[in-house]
Amino acid sequence: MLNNELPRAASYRSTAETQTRSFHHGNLRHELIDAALSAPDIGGLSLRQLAASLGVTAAAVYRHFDSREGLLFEVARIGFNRLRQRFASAFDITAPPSDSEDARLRLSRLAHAYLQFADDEPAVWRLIFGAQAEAYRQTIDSQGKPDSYEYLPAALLGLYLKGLVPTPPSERDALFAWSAVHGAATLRSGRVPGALIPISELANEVAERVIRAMRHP
Amino acid sequence: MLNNELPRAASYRSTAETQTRSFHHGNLRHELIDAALSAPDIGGLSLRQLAASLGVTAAAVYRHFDSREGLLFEVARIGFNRLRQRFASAFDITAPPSDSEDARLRLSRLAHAYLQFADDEPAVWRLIFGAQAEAYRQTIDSQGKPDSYEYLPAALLGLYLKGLVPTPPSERDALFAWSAVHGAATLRSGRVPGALIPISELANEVAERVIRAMRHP
DNA sequence: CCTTTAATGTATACACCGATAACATTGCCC
DNA sequence: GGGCAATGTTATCGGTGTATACATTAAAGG
Repeated sequence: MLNNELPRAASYRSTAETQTRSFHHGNLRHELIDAALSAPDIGGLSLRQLAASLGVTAAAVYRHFDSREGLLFEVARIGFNRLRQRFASAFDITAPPSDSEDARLRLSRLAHAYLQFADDEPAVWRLIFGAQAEAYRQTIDSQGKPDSYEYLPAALLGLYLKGLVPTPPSERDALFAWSAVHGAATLRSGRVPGALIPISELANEVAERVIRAMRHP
Repeated sequence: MLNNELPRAASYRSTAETQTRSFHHGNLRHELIDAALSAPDIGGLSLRQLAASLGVTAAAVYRHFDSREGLLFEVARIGFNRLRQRFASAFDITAPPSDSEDARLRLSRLAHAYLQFADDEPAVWRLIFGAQAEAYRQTIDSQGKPDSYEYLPAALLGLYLKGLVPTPPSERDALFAWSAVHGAATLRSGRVPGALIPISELANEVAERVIRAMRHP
């Protein structure tokens, strides 16, 4: 085909259409990932359907990924990065909290980010924290930025620095806080009735109780 | 069937062997469930392999279940019953705690049961609390016995009755406690490094912190 | 500009999967 | 014992992931 006028990189439809395109797709790898990220059930998606939805044969996928699992690993990696970005938006990890209210807010906003992510991208959430969580966790790539796992300890440390809890946070404190937040997100994601309250409310609730749990008797 | 265990004549081998058998297997439904319960990845098992492991054709499965999903639903139902039985072993829900130490122990033992279940039967755990948790939750069949969801509120009420917490437990209290325990089990099941401490230790830790979180500031 | 070459698509085939339909065998009840 | 319902088997279908061989094209170099 000498029809070369269409810019190859960005302007193609994501869905298979009657529109002719050159032999080379031009952006297949990216669009495969993109389509997978938008799938309602990422872990259960079919390579052939995915490829067909982009107007391409299933075998073409193998020019960009070793296997179906390889694609899912890449999707998981991006999913973790998205979560980390939400953590980064929750608060600036490089600066200490301004006051005790800010310290409180940081933890609450972190919980909120966790819950909102599960709500906004349930398929990605289920992928990275589902049955294969252990495997996908190894795809985390922080690229020099603060690691996802640093935010929670930082938030807890902020509580201590502003006098909200009497002792510096231990690893156990972080584990418990993480458990509580992750559990809340999981129950909400699983539509457990009691957990279906507004996210901000649930985030505050969890944060407040985590703080209380760190105060000694 | 009165029991969720599989009490039928146990004389058949579970694995396909050269041993001759009559045309009729005799116990196929139970052995299918049993084999599925023992599979390392229940949600991902193959009907054909499962049938073959019992020396039977794949089509035979459809004499006992509508579909693969139908089998998984039955497995999930039994899984929930097993979890409930562990809760029942944790404490007698019909009797109040004897003293404050007993009330404390009840919560800890409940958390322990949760964690131990995830540890003992990870595949069942992942099935019933995995991506399809919402669907499988509907298979819960309490058969007149106390429902699984009653144990946690009962344990929290026991704390109040023995003066360990100042107010009667609210639904929010129960939700938070459940979140913390479920989150801890999930992280441990996912081999998150910090969560790989002895179960009894983790159970005590979580229980103690849940109690602390219920004390008002 | 033209040739070469690597990148990236297609066509085809294979083994496996869940599911259905038609047929075979057998235990059980009258 | 005869018939029937239960429960196996065989054959087949469409769908899936994947490997291999081939086709097309963009890009690089003289």
